Amino acid sequence: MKEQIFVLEKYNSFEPRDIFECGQCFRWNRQEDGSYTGVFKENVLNVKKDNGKIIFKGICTQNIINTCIEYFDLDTDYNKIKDKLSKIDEPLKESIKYGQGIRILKQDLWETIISFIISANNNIPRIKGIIERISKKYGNKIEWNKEEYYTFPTPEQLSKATVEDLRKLGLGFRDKRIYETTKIINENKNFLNELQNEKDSALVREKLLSLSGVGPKVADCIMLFGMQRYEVFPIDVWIRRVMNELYIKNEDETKVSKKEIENLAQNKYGNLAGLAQQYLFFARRER
DNA sequence: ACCCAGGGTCGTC
DNA sequence: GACGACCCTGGG
Repeated sequence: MKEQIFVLEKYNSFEPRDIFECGQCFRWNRQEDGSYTGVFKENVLNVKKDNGKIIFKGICTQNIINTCIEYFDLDTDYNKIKDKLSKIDEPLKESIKYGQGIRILKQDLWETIISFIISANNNIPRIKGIIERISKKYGNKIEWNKEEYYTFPTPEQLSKATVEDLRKLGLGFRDKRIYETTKIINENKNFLNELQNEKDSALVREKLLSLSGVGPKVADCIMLFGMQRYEVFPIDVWIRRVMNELYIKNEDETKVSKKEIENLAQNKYGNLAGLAQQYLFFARRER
């Protein structure tokens, strides 16, 4: 396939570092020149900010412009979102300054499900390593610029892996969870479509929770990063820390109930809670 | 060498 | 509802 290039000159809110390192994705890697290269669907792309322009370059199965508009959600006005959130309170305003270039990617639902099951009680370098090894073993190879890249395997492809195979790739106790969830989704071809088409977020959540390895936190991440449900507020150790530091001020953050954080987020941030979560999370974790 | 934490979930009580 | 176990890895 032929390389394509797309130069984006007019945009609001686009900072590669913020987008790729705010914790929403695991397959984008920083290059020596500060650009990022990643794989999504059957595409390999390099994204570079140069003189205020964003340069997208790589191998796409379809038109690179449409591919980027879709994946980077370029039609959404983040200035409007940030203005709205900044007015809520000072701490959030400060966090947004730190990650002002964040955009929530429209990631593949299936890949997001598997990736966040892997993320449970795990650290980011290891999560990235596991996903890379899974892709290399079960995905398709794409060559570009004399480098080899691998697509994330489809449910069919990943269903070839046994529990033992997965354990060998370093999944640890998550091996069984990935195996079982892959089996369910592979054998029920409508599972993902039905999930996508379900309007009621509560039902979506319920369905996700039925999958092995998907608890409340992972379900929220899947809905936020794989389904554009910006009202959910994933609560992890970092967000618990921030919310306690900023608002609750309990001397022992582990004693703060999830319910209290949930209510606080819902009342303060409403249907943009997920976006607020990203700004807070990123600003706190990078500190 | 040892301990601990890491974008939690699951099984058990 | 609370509590411990759980693969594995990098950092103190």
